[in-house]
Amino acid sequence: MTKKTTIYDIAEKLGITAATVSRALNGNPKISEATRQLVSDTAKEMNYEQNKLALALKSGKSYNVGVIVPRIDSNFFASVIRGIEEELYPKGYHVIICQTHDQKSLEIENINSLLNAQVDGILMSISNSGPEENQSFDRLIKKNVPLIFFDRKKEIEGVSSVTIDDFKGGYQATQHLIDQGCRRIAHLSNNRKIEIFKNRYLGYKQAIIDNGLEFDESLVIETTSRVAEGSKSTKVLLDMETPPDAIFSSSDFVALGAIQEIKSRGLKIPEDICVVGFANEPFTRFMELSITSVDQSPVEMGRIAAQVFMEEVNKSKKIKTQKQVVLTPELMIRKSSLKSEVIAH
Amino acid sequence: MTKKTTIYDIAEKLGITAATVSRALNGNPKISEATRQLVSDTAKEMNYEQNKLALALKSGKSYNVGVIVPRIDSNFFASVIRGIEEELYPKGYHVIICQTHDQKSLEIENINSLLNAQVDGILMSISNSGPEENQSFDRLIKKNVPLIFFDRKKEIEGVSSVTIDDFKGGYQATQHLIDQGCRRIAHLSNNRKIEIFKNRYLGYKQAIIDNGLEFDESLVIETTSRVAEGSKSTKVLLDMETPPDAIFSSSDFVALGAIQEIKSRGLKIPEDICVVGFANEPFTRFMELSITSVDQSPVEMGRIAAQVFMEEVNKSKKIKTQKQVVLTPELMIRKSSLKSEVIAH
DNA sequence: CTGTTAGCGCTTTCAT
DNA sequence: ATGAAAGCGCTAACAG
Repeated sequence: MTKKTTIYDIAEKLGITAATVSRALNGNPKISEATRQLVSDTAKEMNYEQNKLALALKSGKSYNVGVIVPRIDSNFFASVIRGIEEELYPKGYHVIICQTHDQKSLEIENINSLLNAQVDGILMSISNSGPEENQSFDRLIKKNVPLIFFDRKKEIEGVSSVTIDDFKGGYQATQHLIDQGCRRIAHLSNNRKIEIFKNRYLGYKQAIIDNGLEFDESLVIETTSRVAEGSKSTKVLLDMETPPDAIFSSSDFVALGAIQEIKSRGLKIPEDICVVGFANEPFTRFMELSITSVDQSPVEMGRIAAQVFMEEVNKSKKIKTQKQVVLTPELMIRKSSLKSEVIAH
Repeated sequence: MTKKTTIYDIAEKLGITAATVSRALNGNPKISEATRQLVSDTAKEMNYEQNKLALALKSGKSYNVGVIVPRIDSNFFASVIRGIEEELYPKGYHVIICQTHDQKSLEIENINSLLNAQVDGILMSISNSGPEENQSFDRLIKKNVPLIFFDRKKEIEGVSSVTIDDFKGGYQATQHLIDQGCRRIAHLSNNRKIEIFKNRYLGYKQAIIDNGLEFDESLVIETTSRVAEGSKSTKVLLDMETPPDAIFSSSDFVALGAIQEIKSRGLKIPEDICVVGFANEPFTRFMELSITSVDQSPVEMGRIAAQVFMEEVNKSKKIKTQKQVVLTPELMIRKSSLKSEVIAH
């Protein structure tokens, strides 16, 4: 790389001191307008650019925040990240994105790498699989690096989170199916050790009970969030003695797999069986048979997570508060579950 | 943040000097095995962690590379990024991902921010819209920061690139349609100022000419890569006096829009009209009417881009070479274009 | 209003 | 084999 201009170069050229240059550049009030002009002109002229690394070393702040997600190629996470960026970029922060591919080991590695890179905070959605492990979180908390969970959180004292009301989402989806006349509603659930999936399940269960229907545990199957898994689990459901007349899935991808399996058997959607997914991925809207799903306002979620982060950064280090923001989900009703005439959206 | 342990703390505790600690930790050969052990033990004991920022300031290397893409919520870009990560993580590099949302202004901002963050290099896929502007690239090149283009490149002297043979991709797709008996093949093209789209178009054109068909410029429509745009352009095509019997789109999303429009008119795919997309996004496989598309081996592309970057980093600064890697595309034939019996894949 | 000085944490000659 | 000291580029406390 070409030799970079430093404040010393400017100082030398102007016969003043580096400190003055620094102050002038930073708009320190006790610098004469004359020198300020002079300095900033020469800086421009010499193509000066502040070395953020030096600043970071000095101030202990890197102006980088880490964002850890299971994967980036889902619209949901990509949108959350977009929200975070929109909020943080104008404030001079940079976003380092890491993927865990749903592996705990990678999650730990990522946290450590980000910590090494001296990030000022970490916003994350925890991963599914792998052994429970809290060491890296402990390290984070001990170092007092702000940690914010979004969507997939973990109950940790003093750690803030931004989530949606998954219970409500599950409840709404199930209620909708019941309203459509479905009576035997199955649930394809992701790993229920993760809170969001547990809550969607609980909402589903509660809706069934509240409506006086029979809750049948055998209609609940746990899957990963892959399309193929959705088909596989649906096979099991359809092979039951009394198969379900509706499926509520905690994932759009799994719902897609379910639909494929249902269709391959010549069953009709929504006439024979209704399907509802979760996350409102774009493809749910684009399919010829559009899929009913629960929207989680991901961009909003990202923005709020970023705001919470900013609050923690600016907070006096002593006060430890824990903020829990909960957004309201919205059911997007589409063809896959609408037996009546009009199609919404 | 809690006070961090530095090599000075270790030195003090051991009654030696920071330099020795540094050397011991870095495996400098002229350190006795005894002290090396001692130092590394105490380091562990005191929870020492190297401050990468200081290292970066000292060495002038940040071990961060920037990756700039139009957006991350497309499987293609997400996969390229995955390839880059796989290659770079083990080498101790971090990846900072930035999105331009296809706006030149954001592209420029991103380049500047990354430069400020002292990244060791930038891997990028350029954006579509906005005024042509080369200043930020110039700045990059002047600073001698390695720049690698992948997929969407720009012809700049001394800048390496990794792309696929888009001409071939376009040619193959079109040839396939001709082989299926199509004679009037339309092309929905993205902005042809971008090389990849120009080349797909040229491949398409050449295949038509080589097969002795008439090339009709009015069958070529330029769109953005949004689904809705695909429908809109297809409307125009289908309203023509002699509508096409096939559509080759330079984007899967546009192909999806085309399919929606075609179906809404009661036309049959592939019987009445065949459709081929480009990029092999997962949804092309998942649709009930699976979409034929051109695969670009994105993970591979990312890996190679990262390798090229590593070469440039290690290269003696004086020698300027320009490497152009071109990958071969693969046509994935699916239902949307297969009139005969067997369905591949 | 501006200069002096020290220090952020680390590496790296140059000595010894 | 280890210590001393300088320096990466910047800011901030203390002088004046």
